[in-house]
Amino acid sequence: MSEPDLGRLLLEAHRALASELAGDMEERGLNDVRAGHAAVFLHIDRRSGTRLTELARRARISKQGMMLVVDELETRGYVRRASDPADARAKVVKLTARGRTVATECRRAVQSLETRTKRALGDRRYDGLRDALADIAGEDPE
Amino acid sequence: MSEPDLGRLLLEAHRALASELAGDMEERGLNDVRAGHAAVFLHIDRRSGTRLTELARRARISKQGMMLVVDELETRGYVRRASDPADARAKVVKLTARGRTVATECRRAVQSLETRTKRALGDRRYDGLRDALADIAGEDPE
DNA sequence: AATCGACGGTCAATGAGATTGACCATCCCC
DNA sequence: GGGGATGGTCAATCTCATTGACCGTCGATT
Repeated sequence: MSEPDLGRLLLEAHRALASELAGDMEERGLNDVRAGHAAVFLHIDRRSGTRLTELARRARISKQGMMLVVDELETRGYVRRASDPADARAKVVKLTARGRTVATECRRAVQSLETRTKRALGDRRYDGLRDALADIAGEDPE
Repeated sequence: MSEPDLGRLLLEAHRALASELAGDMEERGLNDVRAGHAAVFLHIDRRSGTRLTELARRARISKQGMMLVVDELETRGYVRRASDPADARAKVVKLTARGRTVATECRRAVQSLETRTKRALGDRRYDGLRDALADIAGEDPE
């Protein structure tokens, strides 16, 4: 049996990355932004804003999950919910002025982390990793 | 910017694997055994039992985390805590008769999942994956 | 032998990442 | 204009893990 099982390895790699991202964010002065918040900053339309459901779809989490994240971001003043004139059911999540700045930093932090990881592993291994992960995450029926 | 960020991919791969393992376990009649419980079954000495701290070390989680897992397993009657004659502070976690059976099934399930994954990815990509993950996770015990 | 730091186990609180189920209002197609 | 799909929300829960604080025992050093 191979040492740590694959699941464990996956989890540890995830945590390692998350904690490194958190460190990066803090260095950029984003001390109240969690890794999970990046899901919004990475996927929201900077100018026009994006609907919560659409955000959830892009980030690949449930809409309820996205709710929580948006709630927190709204409390912190980084986004606000505006009603959508085109659809009375819908609300558009929009970045505030502060939010726009933070979004930029956040995107840079994520980008920088991926770049560093890619450099550390080497292009070939990095690509192979993404590829293998996508396979496991997506194409594992029973 | 690459599609889902690496962290997301890691998380999704982990969940996919975990849920598949859960399915396997259930098929084997282990419907009250979670993926996390495998940490014990995979690392405990079948005959002599193992100390909680040692289990935690092997599974690479905190001793408090291992406490919870052992608590649950004890409630379910799969392990029991016996005091260690060699050290009055210590307790030895031992498999019960039922626990031994479950441990066997559990090891098989994990083994089978890894084998299937390895087959699905191919040896080279599987090895590359483990290697890259270990790198990211920062395999050194600090 | 007494001391004192390290270790083993426990309790309590918390965090981060998610989920499912249930609801209601609105939308849009037929 | 009915009725199923969609958008948002509330509430409850799950899993994997953490840190901090404590207490009793161990054992190496005086």
